[in-house]
Amino acid sequence: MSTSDIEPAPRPRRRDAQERHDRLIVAAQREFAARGVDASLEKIARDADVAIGTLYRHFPTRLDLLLAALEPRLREFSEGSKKALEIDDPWQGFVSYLENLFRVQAGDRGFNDFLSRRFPGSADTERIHDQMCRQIDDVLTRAQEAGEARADITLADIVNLIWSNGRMIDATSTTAPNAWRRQLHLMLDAYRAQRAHPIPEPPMTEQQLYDAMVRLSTAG
Amino acid sequence: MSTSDIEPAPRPRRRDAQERHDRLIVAAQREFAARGVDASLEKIARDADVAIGTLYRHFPTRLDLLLAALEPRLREFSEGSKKALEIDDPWQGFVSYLENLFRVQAGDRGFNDFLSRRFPGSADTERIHDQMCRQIDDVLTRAQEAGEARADITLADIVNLIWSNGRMIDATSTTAPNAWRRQLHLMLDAYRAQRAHPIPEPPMTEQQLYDAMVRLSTAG
DNA sequence: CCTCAAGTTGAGGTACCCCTCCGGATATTT
DNA sequence: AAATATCCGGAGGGGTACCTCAACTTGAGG
Repeated sequence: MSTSDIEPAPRPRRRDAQERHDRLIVAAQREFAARGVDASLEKIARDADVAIGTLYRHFPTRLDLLLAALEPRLREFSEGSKKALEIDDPWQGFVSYLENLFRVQAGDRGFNDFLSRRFPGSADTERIHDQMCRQIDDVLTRAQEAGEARADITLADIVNLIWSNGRMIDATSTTAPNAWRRQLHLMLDAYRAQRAHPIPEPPMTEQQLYDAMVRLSTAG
Repeated sequence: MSTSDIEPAPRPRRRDAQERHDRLIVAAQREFAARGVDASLEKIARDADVAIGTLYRHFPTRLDLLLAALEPRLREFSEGSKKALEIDDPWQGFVSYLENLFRVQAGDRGFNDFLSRRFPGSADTERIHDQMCRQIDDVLTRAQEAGEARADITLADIVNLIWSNGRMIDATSTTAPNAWRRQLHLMLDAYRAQRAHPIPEPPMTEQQLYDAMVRLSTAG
């Protein structure tokens, strides 16, 4: 192993290639945002005024393109999360975290889909999902320990909430783009600790949750 | 207009035709239940061991076949609804109505899809949907007038709940087939009158609701 | 200006799906 | 047994999408 093997002279990308790369991302952002993760790659290529072969050269898999397109959303989400995590009041932190998540989710069907599917085999996406789960677990636990959130709910319940929100957004994004906020706050009432009623069903296990998300990626 | 115009000698269906008709319905039930309203008609024909042309002869449109396949579900739902509507206690009636609805919804993806889409132009389906909306409105109003359900929710909120449930079912039907009950009862806590918090968003109007459902049938 | 690695193109293979049409098969009636 | 309305099969036209690859083009270093 010589040093030249480790650093194989990475000549910079050609300018025209860079341009096409950028155009592809722009088109992909528009298309994924409007039609979700299953948007047509051929249409994205057409919109970007680029041949389909070029799309595949730059982004060998759909997931590669999706992640490139979603990058700003992930950043936006991440910044909002950070703010929410810094809030002192446990209940407010919990609420802010979810409001931020739902807001970003409502603005991008690609992100929306991305949230409720797991892509086994992609370390990148698994990492993102795992981090989100950890954060949700944190804000939830903190709200529970403060006695603000009911003690009998778990991460799985919040994930269900995210799925539900996703469906609402699919239905209402063009006709009632803020409808999700109402649903969220109705739900939050149920999550407050006082006056909680018993629930006739245990929460999903982590395994069930994971399987369900994987299923959303595969099942037609 | 002679009587012969009104009664144009309706010779009964041929026996072989009846058989194929029945096989098609069986296959359609299986397929719609498993894959939802957008199941492949060609696969249904293959499963029924019938040529695609024959399928179209018996059921000129997808909706014709869907309604025929869904008939037992609709009946099952209707019977459960009737029982719920007879319950004296307003809150229990409300809960029972939703539990019945969600249970049927959880058992059939075709019915699940059917619930959250409207098919403008089909008097049949519009009637079914309208009747359901009226019933929901009834049980809800009764629970509200009894002071059991919070006064600031509307039909649209329940429909959102149905959509949400639909998403949960898509995700969990194979991995946690009873998960919907938990989500429902969590939600019901939010719907109880006592200790309701203000919601930062008005309910959807009827028009918004209708548009959203129509959109689910068309938008990809 | 020349060279050539890097990049591009788009036809073409595969696989679905929807829906129509008409020659041929068949159950039923007479 | 013949007549015939009814019914059936399935090829075929039209569409969309995924992905590959061989032939061509071009930017950039020398």
